[in-house]
Amino acid sequence: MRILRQIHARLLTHPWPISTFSFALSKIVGFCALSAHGDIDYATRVFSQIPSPNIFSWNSIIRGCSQTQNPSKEPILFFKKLVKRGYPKSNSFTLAFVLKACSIVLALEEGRQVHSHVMRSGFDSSPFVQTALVNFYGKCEDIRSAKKMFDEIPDRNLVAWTTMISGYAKIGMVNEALGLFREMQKAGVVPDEVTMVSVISACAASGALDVGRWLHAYIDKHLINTDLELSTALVNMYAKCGCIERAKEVFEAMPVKDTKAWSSMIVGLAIHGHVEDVSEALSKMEKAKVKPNDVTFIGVLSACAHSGRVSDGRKYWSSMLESGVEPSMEHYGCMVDLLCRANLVEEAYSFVETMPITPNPIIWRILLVGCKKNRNLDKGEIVANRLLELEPLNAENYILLSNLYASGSQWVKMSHVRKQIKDKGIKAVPGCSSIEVDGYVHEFVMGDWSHSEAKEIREVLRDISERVSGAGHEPWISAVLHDMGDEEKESALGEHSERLAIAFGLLKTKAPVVIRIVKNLRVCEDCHEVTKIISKLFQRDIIVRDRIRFHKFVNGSCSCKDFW
DNA sequence: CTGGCCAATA
Repeated sequence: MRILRQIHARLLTHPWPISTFSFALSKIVGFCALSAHGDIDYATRVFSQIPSPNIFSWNSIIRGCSQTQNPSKEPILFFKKLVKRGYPKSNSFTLAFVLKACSIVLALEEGRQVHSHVMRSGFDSSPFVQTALVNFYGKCEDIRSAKKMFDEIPDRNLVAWTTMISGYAKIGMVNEALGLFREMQKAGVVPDEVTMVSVISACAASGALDVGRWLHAYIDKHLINTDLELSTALVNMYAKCGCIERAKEVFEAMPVKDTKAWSSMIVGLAIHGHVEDVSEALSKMEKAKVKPNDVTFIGVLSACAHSGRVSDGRKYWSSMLESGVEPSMEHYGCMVDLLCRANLVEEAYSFVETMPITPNPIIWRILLVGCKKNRNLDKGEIVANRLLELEPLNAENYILLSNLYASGSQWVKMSHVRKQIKDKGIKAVPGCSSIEVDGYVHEFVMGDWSHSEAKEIREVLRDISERVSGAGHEPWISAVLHDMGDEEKESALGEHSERLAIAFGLLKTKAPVVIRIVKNLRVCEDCHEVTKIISKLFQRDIIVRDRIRFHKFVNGSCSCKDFW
């Protein structure tokens, strides 16, 4: 940057031919934008000094200001200015850069306008622009448009395939991501480490351990360069698929570990409830002179919260502040959770009151869960009011409030809340559990019997329910929302999505294969109890990853020690 | 004169 500034000064103090002057300034803009120590404000100032910037200068400034750590719509504004002026004419570089900018700030509307610009200007046949469009729609989670763009590409290269795969991976469409990966190979396109990162992330998201293992073997067999990103993706995949030991092995073998690698490992240990290992990893990380960041502390604090380690949590909170990490909403969430789980609801409430940032619905919801657990009706009502003000259409909030009243035997108030749900016509997010069998991820939604083997699953479920009640279990029916008779409530519990997935697992696999389930919500208490019993009666290890953490059910007990 | 795809988050 220093040398660049010197050259800049020279340019300004000497009389150069105008074309040389413009060219040189454009180069400076390009360098500023590109270099790691780039200064985009400086680049912008230099850009404004160029008498008649050519397309290269415009491209440089558009690309440059989309690469800052605080993304903004600035590059899009530059593009708009360029289009308005009508000169110089934009080229394929311009369009690819501005699409990239739109994908970073998720500017769907602006991106669509750029898309129509692409069509008008005839750059729709540029492979770079095509890929940029696929990426843009993928990042904005408009997967149909992304796929449409992708399908329209006549000859898809590695980057185009990888872009589409990562689009699917991002929104958790694993089967589609993996299907495309196979299709890509059939088309004779050889995947590289970037492709592998995307498919492996898809496995992590869906808990597809077998496919993940297969991909890892593929990487080794085809000598794909296992760089920092790919190793991190593998650590994350093994951790999210329930193989924390394997995750550790991959992590230990990494020659270089950055903040993201350490954070992945720490978050992985945290969701497995290995709180001692989390502490150890954090001190090793500091010893290795890798700076923990906001994500690292989310892992550390959530580990403390989930294991009830209040004093450790407080200790890490102060060390986080000392290390200069600005606490974000997530960190406050962890602390509120930490205090609530330790039954310090009043303290959690004052903690929220004194937060320097305005609490979001998630914070209030954690508090409400805490109030429910502690049967603190007075605080609970206050908290629920705040929450419902902010999020009047989220069924989960009403369910929590209803459960709060149920916990305090306030039946009139409870039925009033349930009536509100009905009157407002709001629907709860349905529970959804998935299980990987033979390289395919099967999804089960609560009470949904559309699976092709529904009949067989129903039989397994009946068998389960008979044997479980034979073992003396009585369904804990107050977890059921709807106004229905006890018998109905019992069968509703029996149709919770994880039960369907477990039944399918029992049907399709044999011991000693572990049944691995991924669930989008938290497991209810009855399902938790029943799964423990199943693990004993059927002598099958069952691993459930819920929205928060892992539960390993072995021979009648769970790794979370019933604290979750 | 420049270029498209990738890792961790309550």
